[in-house]
Formats: sequence, structure tokens, C-alpha cells
Amino acid sequence: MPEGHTIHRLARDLGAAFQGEQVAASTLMDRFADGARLLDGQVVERLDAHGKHLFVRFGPEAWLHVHLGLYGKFTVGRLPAPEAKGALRLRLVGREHWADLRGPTACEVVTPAEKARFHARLGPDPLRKDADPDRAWDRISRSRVAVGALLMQQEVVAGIGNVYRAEILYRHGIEPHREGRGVHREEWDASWDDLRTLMRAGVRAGRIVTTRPEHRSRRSGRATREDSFYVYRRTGLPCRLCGTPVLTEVMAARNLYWCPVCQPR
DNA sequence: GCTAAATGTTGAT
DNA sequence: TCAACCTTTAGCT
Repeated sequence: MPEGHTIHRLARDLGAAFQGEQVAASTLMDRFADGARLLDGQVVERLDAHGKHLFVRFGPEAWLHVHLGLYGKFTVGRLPAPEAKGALRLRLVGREHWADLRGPTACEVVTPAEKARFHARLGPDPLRKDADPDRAWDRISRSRVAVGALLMQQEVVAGIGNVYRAEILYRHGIEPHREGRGVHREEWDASWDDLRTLMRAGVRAGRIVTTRPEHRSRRSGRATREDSFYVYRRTGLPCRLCGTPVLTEVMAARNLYWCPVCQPR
């Protein structure tokens, strides 16, 4: 279940399992038979994540490009691997680990030049050291498009998905319909810093939690799923801060959630 | 057991 | 605007 934090976590886990090792690559799907052959027997040299895109370098030239989409999953484990069955797009097997990829939107072998094109298209990623938040600010501050739609565009900020969109706007009191050019510089700076913090925590925990402990029903210990978000999927439930029912509406083809009092027009 | 919806994107209409 | 991709889970019956 992938926003940017999932992909960065995966880069870390796949690196720990395979980096520097020769791996066997296989597939049970005809559509990736050629791709798997290109990877089979190569050394996993390096991993790179940008937004929701994962890149794995096999040997000197080949990059595997993976995008999990809505329900793709990459599972990493210790050998022995489970029986290979069903729509298994890619299996990697190293000395001690295996990894299975199922249901991705994209799984393809690309050249360095093709990889570079993905990076050029994607906006700054709060989880990357090289990210320049000013590039996102340039887009947002000149746009008449609603900020709730802008945040979903991967060319504006890479790695944000439907959860982080709703939650970051809530945490900064920004009404999602406000035009991008109506967002103040200080609001954007604070939101970017917050995104970095929240998404790093997401990589560490392997899931998204945006609530502060004092705003959860159980204030100690780790957040339950119920307690993880301020507004995401909480339609009609009382806002954790003011009690007003959370609203929902489709924006940028996804369900958007917000509190009309904490995020006034 | 069945159905709908889901943390996403692309390409056709 | 919508179907397709193809998996998991929540919420029904």
C-alpha cells in the first residue's frame, strides 16, 4: 500500500537483502519473461527511489523500474522462498533472501537515459536529500489549481499520495480548494518540513501515522490504525480537535477528506 | 462466500 | 470521464 514512504522503505530492504550480490531472476508471467532473462544472473549494484518509483541497477547498464500502483506488492524474506505460484511478476533469489513482486503497474528494464527521464519529470521528493522544495513552490505559487489537486501531481511533489495529501493539509489548516497561488510561503515551508518528518517516520514504521499522541483516543503506546489519521477516511466522524464532522469529496479523482472548521475557506 | 473499495497511473474515448 | 491493471481487505450476507 504505497505512497512514497513504502518505496523508500523497499529500496532500503531490497538493498539490505541483495546489494552487491548476484541474483537469480524469474517470473511466472509471459509478459515479463524477456525482462527476467535480462536480470537473471546479474549483480544488484544499487537502489534508488524517487517518489513512488523504484529503480534497481542490475550489472553495469540495466535498471529495473518498478511502480507498485494501487495494489502492487514487493515482499522480501529469508530463504527458503515460498512456492512460486499465480501472477508472480518477478522473483529475485540471492544467497540468503528472496523477494516476490506482484501486481505492479510498472515492471520493466530501462536504460540509464530512460531512467533519467523519470527523474526529470518528477518533482522534488521530501525523502530525497537532493530535493529542492523551491521547485514545488514555483509550481504551487503560480497555479490557479486547487492545492488539494496540486499535491497529487507527482510533477509538483513526488511521493505524496491520498493519505499524505489529506493529512498535510489538515495539519497546516489549509482548505483543499484554495488555489495554489493563495498558499503563503510560510505555509509551504512549514508543510514541506512537516512532510519530510512525517514521511521519514513512515519509512521507519512502514506505515503512515500523522496524529500527535495527545490527539489519539489512546494517548500512550503506538497508534492503532483507528488513531493514525486526523481526517483520512474519517467521513462524518468528529474532528479530533474541534468535533466538527469530517467532510469528503472527490478531488483529482480520489476521495479527499477535510475539516471545514480547522481548515476554513 | 461475495462485493466494493483501496495509500496509483496510463491510455483510450 | 472511464476502463484497465490484478491484489488485499473490510464489510456485508
